Amino acid sequence: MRPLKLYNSLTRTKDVFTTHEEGKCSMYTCGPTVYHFAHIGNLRSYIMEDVLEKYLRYYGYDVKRVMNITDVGHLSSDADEGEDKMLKGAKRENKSVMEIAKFYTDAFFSDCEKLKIKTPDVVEPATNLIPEYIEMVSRLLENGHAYIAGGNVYFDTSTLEKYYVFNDHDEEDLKDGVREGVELDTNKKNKADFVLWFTKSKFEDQALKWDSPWGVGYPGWHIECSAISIKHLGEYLDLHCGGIDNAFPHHTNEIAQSEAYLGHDWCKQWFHVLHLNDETGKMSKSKGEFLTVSLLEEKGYNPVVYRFFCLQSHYRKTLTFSFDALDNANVAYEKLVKKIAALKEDGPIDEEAKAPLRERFNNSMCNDLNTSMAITALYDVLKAKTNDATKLSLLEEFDRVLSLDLLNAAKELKEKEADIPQEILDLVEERTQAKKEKNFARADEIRDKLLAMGITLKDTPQGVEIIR
RNA sequence: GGCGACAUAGCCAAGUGGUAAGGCAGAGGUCUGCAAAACCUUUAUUCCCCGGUUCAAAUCCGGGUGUCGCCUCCA
Repeated sequence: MRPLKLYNSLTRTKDVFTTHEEGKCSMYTCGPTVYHFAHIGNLRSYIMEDVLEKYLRYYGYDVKRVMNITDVGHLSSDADEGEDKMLKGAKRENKSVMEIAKFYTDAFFSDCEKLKIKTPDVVEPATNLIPEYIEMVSRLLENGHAYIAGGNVYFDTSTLEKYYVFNDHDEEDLKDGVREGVELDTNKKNKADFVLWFTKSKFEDQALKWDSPWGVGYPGWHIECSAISIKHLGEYLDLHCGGIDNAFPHHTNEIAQSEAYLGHDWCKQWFHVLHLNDETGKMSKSKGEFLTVSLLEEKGYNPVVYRFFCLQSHYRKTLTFSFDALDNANVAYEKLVKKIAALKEDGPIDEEAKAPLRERFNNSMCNDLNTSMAITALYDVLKAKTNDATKLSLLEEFDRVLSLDLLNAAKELKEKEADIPQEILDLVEERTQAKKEKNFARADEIRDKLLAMGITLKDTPQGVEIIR
């Protein structure tokens, strides 16, 4: 098989994908912070990561994928002064922090299911691994990569040869107070140092605290991903995924603390998905319309259409969302499904005819996950000069990776069309008779009546087709 | 202020040195009593601008312009 090339944020080039152990791939994905519903911008990343995981499996890798659930530790909030997000969610809804976490974790996976996103092999809530964080922080203190100041444990970035792995930042150039309400922490030795364990913070209303060698407190913002990944995937991670905004500081800090803890390189390949913007810029929970999967459903969209919309674009390009663009995707998706529904199981599968079509699909996916071209490959299959059974077989194969629910949607469409009540069949028959007698007024009257019931009639050379 | 990404038709979007994929919308046609659907055909002399390299540039280089993101909550 051709080499699989993926853009690597660390090298800033398209690299041939390799893994630490041949044939196996350990994959880590930064999961959601479960204090509110995920918006469709968040979910773009999970859709693209899902396609990546499925393609790695299709390619032949034995993938083990791990995701965290951030149910603790993220300070601050969208608008007001710093307060734990979980706590804020709990206050807003009069529920305990853990009830909130459970509720939004379930909501997240429900959204994923609707978008045909596979649940990772391991899903680990951050609060499950407190002893692991303590162990990790202890070792960082022992080996001199961390220090205690003002009651908190900090990572000392000056102990690293290279800290800014994803950008060539000059430390002096980092702007302070880019966000309102963020104050400089005077305990830090270096500007980029970050907290590994809090016992003292200006946010004393943390709901969840644990005992530690440094006092009662809670873990810093980045330690969970390092610890969860190392626990489940070992000391060598093959692929780390997340949204581009996590590249700095979150992923930069993960690398710093993981490599300082392990004493060797940790993860060589980083996959970052760019943002979904709306027409005003970056999509966020705090401004504009809060776009969720549920909202799309309320507006009558099949969530899979949003997945189709995402796959028509490339993961390393910002994508602008608008309902016009989604409508476009919706029509295209329905037409695609309709074409597939018209295919019949008409004989033996022609393996020879499959090869060049499969090649186009693989060439696209191996070229940095070019899903837009992979969708074009679906159209190529439909247009190909081969029998329907061969086409169906290929579409099923490609859709194992793309997960656009194509065959299933086509099947449902067929069933819906096959299952027509007798009274409607009678009306259609009456219209056919009226047409024969050239009574077009009556024929049109029946057609309009059926249209009002949501049924469209098409006259084809083979007879009347009934569409609901 | 620093760092980074992006700019292709009415819209979405591929293309990464060899003469502009695909989808949506539009136009024309076949079919039809009409319509819808389906099918066929068609739609960028040119890829933000200005230079340069090359036999050859949307693609590489330099300089602009514009849009967006990150700079310790954010996917």
